[in-house]
This record gives sequence, C-alpha cells and structure tokens, in this order.
Amino acid sequence: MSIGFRKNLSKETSGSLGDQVRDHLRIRILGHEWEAGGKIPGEFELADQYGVARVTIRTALRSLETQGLIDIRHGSGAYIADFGDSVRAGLQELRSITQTIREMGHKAEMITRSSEIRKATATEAKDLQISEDSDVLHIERAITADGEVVAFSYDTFNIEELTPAILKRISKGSVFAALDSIRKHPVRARAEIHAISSNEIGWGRDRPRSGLYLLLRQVHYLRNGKPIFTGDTFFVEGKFQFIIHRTV
Amino acid sequence: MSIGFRKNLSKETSGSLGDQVRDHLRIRILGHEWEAGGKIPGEFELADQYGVARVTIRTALRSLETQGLIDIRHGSGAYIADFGDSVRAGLQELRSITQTIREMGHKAEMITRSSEIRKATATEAKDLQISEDSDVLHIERAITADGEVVAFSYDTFNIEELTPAILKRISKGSVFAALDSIRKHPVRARAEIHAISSNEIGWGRDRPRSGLYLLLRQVHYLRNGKPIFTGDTFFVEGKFQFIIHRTV
DNA sequence: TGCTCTAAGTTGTAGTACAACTATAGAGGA
DNA sequence: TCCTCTATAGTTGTACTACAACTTAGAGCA
Repeated sequence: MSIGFRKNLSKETSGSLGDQVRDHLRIRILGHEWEAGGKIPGEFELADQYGVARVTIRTALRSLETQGLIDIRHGSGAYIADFGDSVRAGLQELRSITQTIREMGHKAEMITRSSEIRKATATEAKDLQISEDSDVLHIERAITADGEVVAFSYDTFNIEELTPAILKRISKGSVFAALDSIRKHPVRARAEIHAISSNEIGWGRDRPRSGLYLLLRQVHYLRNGKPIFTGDTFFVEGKFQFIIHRTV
Repeated sequence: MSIGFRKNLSKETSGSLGDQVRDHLRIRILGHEWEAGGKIPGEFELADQYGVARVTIRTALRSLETQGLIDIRHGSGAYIADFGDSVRAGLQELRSITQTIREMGHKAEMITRSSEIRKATATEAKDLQISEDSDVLHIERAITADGEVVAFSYDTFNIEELTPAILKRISKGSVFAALDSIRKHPVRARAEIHAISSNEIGWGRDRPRSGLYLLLRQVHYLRNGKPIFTGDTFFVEGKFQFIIHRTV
C-alpha cells in the first residue's frame, strides 16, 4: 500500500500530501475501521502504511484532532472520538449538502425555483468584495431528501470568477461539483447561524407549516482568499441534524 | 522574547508547546495585530520569536488554519482570514460563554434558578456513560450580558468525577473556571444545533416574548475521553451572534 | 510599455535524534 | 494472595537539518 497510495490518491484528491492523508484517514474513521474510543495505529506505523514521513502523518492527525474526530494523548496514542453516525453532517466540514444527504443513504434532489443574472445588492457586493453595480447570478432552490423538502437556499455568485458554461452548470446541478470541475471549489466558508420563524421563506405545497428554520448565512472563499459565492440556506427544523465538534 | 515566552506562558497556559504557541498566536490575531487579509510573519521568524523549532510553529499554524483563523498558502505565507469582530463567538471554539461575553466588552452574570442533586434521566445516563441510578448535579441558570438575558442553560454534571467542594463552586460561578482549577476542564464537546420556538423555556420577567431560541445540546468530554457534563443551552435569537468557520 | 526569465523567499516533505510521557509487566514486600 | 513500586518498552512531542515545490517580485530585454 505504501507507494501505491501516493500514486492512486494524488489523482482523485487535491491539496498537499498531508491533506490527502487526512482525507483518507477521515474516510477510514467514518467507515468505522476502528471502534469508538479505540486506538488507531501509531504514527510510525501509519507513516509506513502511507509511505510518507512521520511529519506528514502528524500534520494529518493534528488536523483530525482539531476537527474533533480523534483525541491525541501524549505517550499513549490517538483514539477515535466518541461520536454518532451523524458526524457525517458535521457543520464545520465544508461540503455539498446534496452529497451529504446521499452519503447518509437518501435520494437528494434540487428543485430550481428561479435563476437570474442581476445587479448585486449592497450586502452581496460587500460580502463578495465587488462593486455594487456588478452583475451576479442569483439562484433560489429547494433541496429535497427522498422527495421531502429539507432546505431552501438563496445563493448569489460572483460571476467575474466564472465562465458562462460553468454558470449554466451551477444553475442546473450541484454547486460544488461544478466549481470542482474548474478547480475553483471553496476551501473555507464563514457562516452565521440563526433561528428563524417565518412563513415567507419556503414555497410550494411542501412548505412546512411550522415556519421554523435554522438559517446558515454563508460566504464561501477560494484558496486565494477571494469570495466566490454567498447565500442563505434555510434548513427545516428537525429534518436535518447538525453536529458540531468544539475544541479548545 | 525568545526564552522569556516559554518561561512566562508555561505557567498560565496548559498543553504542549505547540498548543501554547497556538493560543498565544490566536490572542495576537484576535487582537488585530495584523489586519484582515494581511500576512503574518514567516515560520522561520515565528520560530525565532517564540524560541521554538519550526516544527512547533507549523503545528500551531495548522491548527489555526483548521479553525479558520488563517489561510496558509504554499510558497507564499500565512494570511489572516477575513472575519468580523464576531469571531470571538466562534462556535467551534470551546470556551466559557461568560468569558466570551466579557471579552466582547460586556458585563456577564449568571443567575441560578435551581441547583439540585438527583437521579440521572435515561438520556443523561447515556450521554454521561453512567448507570441510570447514579446521582447527578442539575443546574438551571440564566446568562446575562449587561443585565439582559441572552441564554438559559440546563446543565447536568457527572458527580463521580468531582468533589463536593467543586460541585459547590460550579453551582455558584463559572463552570469552566471551576473545572479548570482541578485540571478537569473539558477539551472537546459534541453539540447538536436546533431552532426552537417555545414559551416553556425561559423564566422571569426578562423572558423573551418571541420564544425563539437557538438550542445547543452538548456533551463535554475530558482529555481522557470521559464525559464530564451535558446540557442544553437556549440562546435568545438575536442576542448572541454565532459564527462558524467551515473548512474542507 | 509589456513580456520573459531569474532569483529570492516561503511553505511542504523527509529523515534522524532525543525528550517527555504513558501503560504494562514483573519484582518485591506485606 | 494481594498490593505497591519499579523498570522497561512503546508512543507522542520537540528539535535540527536538508531539500523539494511553489509564489512573488524585480531585473532585464524587446
């Protein structure tokens, strides 16, 4: 597995060696290769397994610890943090909502209500760091799991960073998949969280009667620090479980 | 500053050298020593400043990157992530609520409504990994900022891990400060987030009429992986801004 | 003015060595 | 037999060095 790993995964994944090892270890952890509270192999053995230096393994393990997936104990080892299966919807992991739904074993769909290019609002221009007369792509969509609406999203894209072909693809399918194809996927997002009670949010006959939502107000950034898109996502309370790992 | 740092901070802070450097750098970042988007000193220079090896600096920087405070760019440097002042209420940073309020320049108080030792409920016993007939300490409190109620908390402690003196101190002041004094402060927590609309939550005349809360349902763990306390904290919507940094 | 290329600077990875800490097994004593 | 202590092996933490990979800025040239 030693050299084979570096050959195989460098094509699929991106980022540094340490990031690749981190992502692979995360898959192994979430795949329950080790039981909760159990000990994973030592740094020397992992370095052997992946054919990388111990420094690289330590980089990956530190990152996983900050994410709350493992506990590293000096002189003892690294242990799987006790979490439920719901970790896959971990809030600090920046990933596609639809992909998360699919990984949890459900059928995910996106229903576009509207898609238009218009001038940016003041708030949008500020978040996207563009002038106020710039054009932006605004999309309103509903996200469903097994046919049931779980969220309503209002996204606004900085079209200066994107080509018309990509814009079309974004408005039709998964945002993350489209951005990934041109290597412009966001690596970081800043989100505010709010509780919202309103009947003005959802639409259609599947609109929840309670009107109770968890709002994620986000700005997504590229690796070079530039904002690529911003948006509000209203999650129907109770339909989606958000987990967050907090560390010192 | 080189040797002085290691002498000074090893008394106040805990954890490995890398953790101490990380905490110190976090203070410098949140203190706006560098402007948003600006570049912090290189790894070699920081290693000089702190009198530690570059490996140790890299450990700290990686952790700060995972927390979303900086962006590290290969061949270029580490840059301050663009965030507002509200970062100090970063949701993935496990810290005392009252201390966070104070750091934001407000006066924080805790008003205890009730404090009792009783048998654990089924849910509490499961979360705390104790038998169902075990005794637990249950406290109901309101948290205020500048005299205004910002949250209601319902906490339950595993008293097997604590002495009577500490239990008394917990019920009177800050939980984190009390646990810190016996080096049993939690290093990790797992939290669910919910939007709640109910008039059964708050009490007193300051109870918000809207009844709209952001609920944090948490379990706190010690470094050895054992749960120390669990609890529900209901934040009055609009009074407390939660920020979260999401990374790939 | 604009472009290309070079060089300096920065982070990423590798390897080695030793320090600090933990857990275990075993010796020794009550 | 049980308990306590100790030695020891195993693991993570820190240090130092060296080089690779990448970015940026500036010199030089057309």
